[in-house]
Amino acid sequence: MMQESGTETKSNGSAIQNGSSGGNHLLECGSLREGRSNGEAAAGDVGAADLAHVQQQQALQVARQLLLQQQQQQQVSGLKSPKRNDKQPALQVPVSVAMMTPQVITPQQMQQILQQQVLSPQQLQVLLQQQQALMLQQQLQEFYKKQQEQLQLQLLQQQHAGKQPKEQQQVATQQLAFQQQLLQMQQLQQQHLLSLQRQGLLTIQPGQPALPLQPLAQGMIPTELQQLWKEVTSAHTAEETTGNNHSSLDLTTTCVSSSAPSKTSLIMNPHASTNGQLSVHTPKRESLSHEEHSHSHPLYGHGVCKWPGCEAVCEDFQSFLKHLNSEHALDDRSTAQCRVQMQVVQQLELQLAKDKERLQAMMTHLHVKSTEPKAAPQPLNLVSSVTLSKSASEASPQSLPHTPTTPTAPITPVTQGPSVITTTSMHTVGPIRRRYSDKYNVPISSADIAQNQEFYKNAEVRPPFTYASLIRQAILESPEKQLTLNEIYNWFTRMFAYFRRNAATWKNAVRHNLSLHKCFVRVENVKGAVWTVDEVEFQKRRPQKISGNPSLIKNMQSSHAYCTPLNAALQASMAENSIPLYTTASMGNPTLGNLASAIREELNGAMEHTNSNESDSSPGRSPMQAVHPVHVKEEPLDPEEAEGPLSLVTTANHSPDFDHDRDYEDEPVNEDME
DNA sequence: CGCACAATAAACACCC
DNA sequence: AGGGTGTTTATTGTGC
Repeated sequence: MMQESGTETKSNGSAIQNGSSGGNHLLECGSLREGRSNGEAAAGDVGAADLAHVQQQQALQVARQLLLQQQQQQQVSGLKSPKRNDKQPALQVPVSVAMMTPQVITPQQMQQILQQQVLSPQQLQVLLQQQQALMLQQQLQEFYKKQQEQLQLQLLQQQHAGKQPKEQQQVATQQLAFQQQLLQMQQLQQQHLLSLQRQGLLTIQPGQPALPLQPLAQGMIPTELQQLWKEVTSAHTAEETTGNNHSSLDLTTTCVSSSAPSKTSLIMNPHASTNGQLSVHTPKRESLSHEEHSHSHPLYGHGVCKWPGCEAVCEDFQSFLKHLNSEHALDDRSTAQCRVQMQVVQQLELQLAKDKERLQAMMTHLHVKSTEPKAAPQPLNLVSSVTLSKSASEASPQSLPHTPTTPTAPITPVTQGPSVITTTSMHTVGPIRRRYSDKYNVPISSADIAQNQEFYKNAEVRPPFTYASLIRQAILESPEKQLTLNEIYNWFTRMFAYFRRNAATWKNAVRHNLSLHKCFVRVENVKGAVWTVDEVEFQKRRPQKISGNPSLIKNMQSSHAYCTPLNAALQASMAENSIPLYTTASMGNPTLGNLASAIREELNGAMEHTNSNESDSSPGRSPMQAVHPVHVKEEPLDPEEAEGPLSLVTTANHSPDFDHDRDYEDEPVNEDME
């Protein structure tokens, strides 16, 4: 009887218990927010600029390298072939270098971005990548244009002056042709970008190339890389038969979209492989030999060849070796691929170095003691610390005082970090009773979840959200805003790799939370019982802790944002290694869109919230969140505002891979657990 | 140090 | 009888 009326049951029983239940819990009482409409662009822009700033130089470097390589190649070829004139190349060099400088993002924009720092790490990364890609594109365009102009001028002069040696004319013609090809490549790139935009992967605003937040950036990387690889492969194949043009074009296209100069380099050199090999080759050979040595790894795993873009299935190691020798022998294609990989690695290293520097500077500036300790212990901490620092920097000075708390060990960071790194190996940790330290996690914003959706799906990282938040999220995501217990379980397993283990533990926790918290109402149904969320109750809770200072809230938001990105980054790397595709693919959209909106919401909401804070009206942020920032965890700042949005995101993102929801719940869980 | 909160564990009850 | 569901209690870790 009691059971039938869910509400009753709860009110009677649960409230009673420890007393804790009755009060407000930190729970996530998130609120529904909807303020995503505005501000997105701005936020995104800011972040982008910031990133751009750091990485612009990297991109420039890469671009320069590429250009130089190209030039070298040209020169080389020129030397070999009587057709070429040395004069022209000489002129070109300076031009190219000079051209590199143009900035996609204006200093002003950068400043704005830096000041506001609204963006999350993910966003920043995306922005950076975009920036890089864009910058490269722009630079290349400019470079080529200039070259073209020069050539034209030369041609004109030649014509004017009279007849010149045929050689020169030929050279000029060739160069023109070459440039035209380059231009075509650029066009293709642009088209690619456009298509991406259409697909929703990219959001580039016409007016502001630099600003565009891209959803993809992060997500794109892996996918793009793979595509790139594949294209390279195919391109080269084609190249062999046809010619350089094709391959180069394709490559370019891909490269641009993805981001990186590194890719560009590939593109640039495809045909150069012959010439360029000299320098490039070494690494490649090394890698090859490496492969031979190491039986286990790098290129072989799970019965699949891990050579970029290959994915060939190899029954055993022997067959793999065979495959490796036959398919990935020392040829142009492999060389080019190695080159790409090198570039990628370089890029990453550069980025890492820069980010480290930045972190240091931030920490120094903020005198953050707390962060320090963290960083030391765990590798990942870098991320977290970074996040922190960033957020801190963002936060107004006032907030800082509070921030000190940050040191707390952010559960999230910890969990995530390790998880990310060891994801595969570490899962074991899960079962253990550790609660993520952050109590504050409480409120989850749908956006948060959505942002890292792919990440959590694939990585067995404990989500930084409370059970209550997650349950609420699950229920709100459902079309009817109600779920059976089993459906809730399914949602957990589907959305979080972490919950594919230790089923007994977390399922018990879910049930416990459902019963304990007033905000969850059990409703008798024909089939049985379903659980719904009482938003009012939900809201009641959050006020508690966060009595917040606006500054805190702000900090939280910022920190939060940063954390997320980090995850994304990790994810990206992870994706590359093992779980390449879907991560990327699915992530792109949600991440960006959500991030942007989420961030804005948070920001906007935070401020507002402060005012109306406790009032029910603003479901958005929970005070808790505000607190969180300090901790640096990635907690979800938002109060779940978003259930709506979240659900949208979530659903939208679905990667085919994960559709087999139920599969997890029972199977994996059982396996692991019991 | 104590409080509040959340996670975890477990016992128990009920129902199918 | 056994599993799923729901409730309740106790313990523990963490942040403030």
